[in-house]
Amino acid sequence: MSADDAGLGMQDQQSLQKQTSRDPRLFLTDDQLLQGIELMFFAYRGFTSDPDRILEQYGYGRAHHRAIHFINRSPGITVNRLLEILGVTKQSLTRVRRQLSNDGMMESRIDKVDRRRRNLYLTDRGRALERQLSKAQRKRMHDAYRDAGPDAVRGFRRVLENIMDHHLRQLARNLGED
Amino acid sequence: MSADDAGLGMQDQQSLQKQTSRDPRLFLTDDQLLQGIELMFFAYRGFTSDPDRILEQYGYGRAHHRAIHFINRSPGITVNRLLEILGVTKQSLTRVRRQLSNDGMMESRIDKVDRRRRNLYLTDRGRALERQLSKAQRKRMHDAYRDAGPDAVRGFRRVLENIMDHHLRQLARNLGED
DNA sequence: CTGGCTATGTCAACATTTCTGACATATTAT
DNA sequence: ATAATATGTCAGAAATGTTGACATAGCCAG
Repeated sequence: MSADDAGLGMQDQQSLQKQTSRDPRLFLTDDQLLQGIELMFFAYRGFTSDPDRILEQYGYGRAHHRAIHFINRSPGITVNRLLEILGVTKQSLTRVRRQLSNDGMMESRIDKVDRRRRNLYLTDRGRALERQLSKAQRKRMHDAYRDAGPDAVRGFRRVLENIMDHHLRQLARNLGED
Repeated sequence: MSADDAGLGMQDQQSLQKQTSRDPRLFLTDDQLLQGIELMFFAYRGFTSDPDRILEQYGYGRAHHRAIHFINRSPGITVNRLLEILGVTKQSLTRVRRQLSNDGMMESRIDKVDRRRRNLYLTDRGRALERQLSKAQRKRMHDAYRDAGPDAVRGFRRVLENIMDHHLRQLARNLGED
């Protein structure tokens, strides 16, 4: 720990609380921010719990789920692009892809324009698994949206987008455009 | 994969889309729900990236961060309670606690009422680390809240609370009351 | 067409985090 | 006294991730 960091907590806290006095509705006190942080933690836990139970039955983990999700979202995605999105090493993804390919969940075809590239696709079997995995999450999201109402959903999306890193926001945006 | 699951995706999708026709502003189409799922994924990534960099310097991981966070949030919390909140095994938490204790970040004292229990506290050093860790997250949350506005923040919190499991919601509520 | 860059695949070794299972100890509750 | 609770600890395994090194194939510019 560098000496610079030791005393910064208090200073920071005070600067945040100053902001608060400008608009108390903004939830900007230190304690409210910590609550938001916890909210993210617990919600993410609940959010991944359903798929985790299903994945277990296939001997897969979250890494497989993420690969399946994004290949389904962008059929024909290249390996490098998927690596960017997932933020893991090539070797790590290779292991996952090998398992999924062996199990007949996905396949890679050589790109017609650039023959160095591989385009990744889910098989029918893979798509079925994706549906099964996302079913619980979609239901959870569906119910949460429905109970919260349209305004809350817009707020939810807005804040989450703000929380993301800039480059992740770019990646997320480009997903629809592939 | 059981035969039952294979065909359910379509059925489910259709039932969700029926809901949509009731109120198109609710973001309940299958694609919009998938986008929400991705939003959670990317936001959580961004959300943990700052602390991750700091933790690395100490040789700690996210498990340490979570322990530090919740001990700071509920000073004197017992081991079992912390286990419930974190959702990990005793052995897993023990390793983390051992490191943090050895490094002088936390200490456990025997509970005065029930001498089987250990009450966990952060040391000054541990609290300083907590401030450093949460500083980046608080700033991120702060900026996200500020840019989104109070209504959006309420929506964000509302949807996230809906996403959580019931029992997690209980745990989160009880945090303030300890 | 040659040399350099890009996209991918693969092997090996290792670190981290988590898990399960088994067992031990101290303390409290019935 | 016995059972249940809270905690600690050891051993082994699995999943996921890393780094480093090297190989192949294909694109592209000079």
